[in-house]
Amino acid sequence: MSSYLTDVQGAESIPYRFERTHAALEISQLFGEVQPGESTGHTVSVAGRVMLLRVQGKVAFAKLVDSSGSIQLFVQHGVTDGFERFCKLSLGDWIGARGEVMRTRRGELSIKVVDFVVLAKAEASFGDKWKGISDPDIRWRQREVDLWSSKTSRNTLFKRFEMERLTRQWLFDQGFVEVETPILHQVAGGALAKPFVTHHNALGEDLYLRIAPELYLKRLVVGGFEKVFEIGRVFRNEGLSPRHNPEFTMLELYEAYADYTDMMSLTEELIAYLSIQLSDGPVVSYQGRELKLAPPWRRVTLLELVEEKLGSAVDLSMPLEELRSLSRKAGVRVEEWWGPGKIVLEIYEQLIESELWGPVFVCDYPEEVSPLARAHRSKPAMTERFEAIVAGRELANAFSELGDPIEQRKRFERQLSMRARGDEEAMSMDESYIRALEHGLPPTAGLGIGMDRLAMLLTDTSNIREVIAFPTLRKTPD
RNA sequence: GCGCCUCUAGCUCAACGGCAGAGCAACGGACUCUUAAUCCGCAGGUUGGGGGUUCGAAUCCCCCGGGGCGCACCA
Repeated sequence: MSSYLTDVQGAESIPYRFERTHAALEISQLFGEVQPGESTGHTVSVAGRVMLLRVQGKVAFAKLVDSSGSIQLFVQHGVTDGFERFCKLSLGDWIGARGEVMRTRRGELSIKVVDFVVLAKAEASFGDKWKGISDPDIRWRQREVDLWSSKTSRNTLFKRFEMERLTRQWLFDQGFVEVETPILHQVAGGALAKPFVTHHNALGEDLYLRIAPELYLKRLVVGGFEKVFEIGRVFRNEGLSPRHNPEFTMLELYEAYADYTDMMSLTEELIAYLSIQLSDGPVVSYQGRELKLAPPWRRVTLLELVEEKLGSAVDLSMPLEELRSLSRKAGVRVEEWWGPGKIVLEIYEQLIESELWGPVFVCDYPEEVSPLARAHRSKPAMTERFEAIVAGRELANAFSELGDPIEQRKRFERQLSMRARGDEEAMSMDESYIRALEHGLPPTAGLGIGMDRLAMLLTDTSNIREVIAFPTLRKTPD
């Protein structure tokens, strides 16, 4: 706090650093008891953006906003060095100011500014000082403006990042190790989705941006990492929507010696914990409806739901024609090459999933549509897999992992034949993964959670862009 | 990718077939305790772009572009 620059003309007068002593919030916490008209004798330095400026002749008031909150600056002719320059500041300018903490006669805690320095000029406006920016085009394309001018936007995004921090913390406490695995894949595996393709010049090879970290994470388990997780970006070449961004963040975790029932407990406990930390408790309101996230969550099998919906017994071993006609009767059209598992899944996804408010664990998915999940220990043609459904959407997907390399090869081969029949999202053969399994994967359970979707849930937002700092947009027109 | 809606001053919005306007911001001025300060003054536009209908288009029609929502796909 030695010397302040006093010349605001031009960028060369902007200092390289500013020593501030207090955040705005700290001042109101420390000096809350000061009475109207009273001065404290305490000199502080603050920094932030001028968001309101009321010049009244030989005195002026400004609202200075920083990341903690805001504080009023009281500026007076004869007291403030550079009073006239202060009065000419633009809304949005960053300044650093030094002065005594006091409360005005009208009762507003303020800093009686002795001197100040411009830290950045704001040439562009932050919009209407009352209404801010509401044009969604500007909100997404110039997100910094939205984040600055909308406290709601800022809080939502902050909460999303806080959620990731809490998740890491919680998983560390459970003994998980955080790892990183490749994003550039030679084979895009681990999920059913279309990948982005890129090219490596020196290798002369096309590479894929990962659609899931799953296979590499299980290879780490083979390598001796018994409890691992990764929170990372995955990329899927699909359309944009209020619930889809082409790059999004996935939590995947794998635990040796565990099965899918362990993953159910872990899922409900983690999400209830996040809800308690980020909201007031395990009950949140989502889009006007109440969600009770406290464990235990309801558990129901996929087949039970389908039977209930269709009003008749359904079994994967029933004649295919019978199943097809049941499906058509329910209004779900079936492709010629679908097996019973795919038909049942389609009925569930088209007629049931969106109606489940949850939270609920939908358990036991057909092997036909679960190429990486281990066969169910007692139900033929089924796997030990569940999806957690909350607010009508899949929030988590988990299973007892398939560790048998021979069976895995068969599953991949079935995927290849589906790809040959035109399913662009079917998996490819991954020889490296099979080789890894040949060294032995212990009984392992895995879980994947879409972090963006989870953040939407916990921040009560209906557009995924709200929880992404810079969402993917169409190219700006010239 | 398809359908519906939308785009007016820097921002938020009016005008909905008959002279493109207001508030805020900007700019000039007054004001020594304001709270979205107030008051006076002054500016601000190819109404997203292009074409058409009409005596006359921000307004009606067509094409293109951006955005929003829904469908499809998925998480």
